[in-house]
Amino acid sequence: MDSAEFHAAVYDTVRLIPAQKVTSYGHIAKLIGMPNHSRHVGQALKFLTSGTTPPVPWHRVVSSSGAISSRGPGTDGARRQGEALEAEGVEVTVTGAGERKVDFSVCGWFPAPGTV
DNA sequence: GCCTTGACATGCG
DNA sequence: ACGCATGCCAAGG
Repeated sequence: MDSAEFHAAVYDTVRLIPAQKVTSYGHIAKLIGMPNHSRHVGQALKFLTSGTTPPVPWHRVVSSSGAISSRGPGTDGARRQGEALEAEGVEVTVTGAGERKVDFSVCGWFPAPGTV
């Protein structure tokens, strides 16, 4: 698979995420046929914020633990993501430190690879 | 062409 | 349950 194809696959998979559902980088990687490329999934996602048409629900993608990645303390990206998820009705668990996490047992979206 | 970086995952202590 | 260490692979310098 080419790098461009990889990006396209990530975009397409993220777009397939239904509303009020969240998935993890690892699962995205599995869905596109690359279980070990979890990191590059996010790497592609950061590109989505640059103005993608149609808009991709990248905020529905979190780490395997259900925690939202930092992406830089200076940026409010993580906070925005948490807010966006809450706005969609996703159960966001806010820890004492203000870190937002999602409950996979409630809003987890994990389709089997190949059925997508 | 080599080295560093990275929105991660998994295993072990 | 939490923190640290290792593995993975591609993109950018």
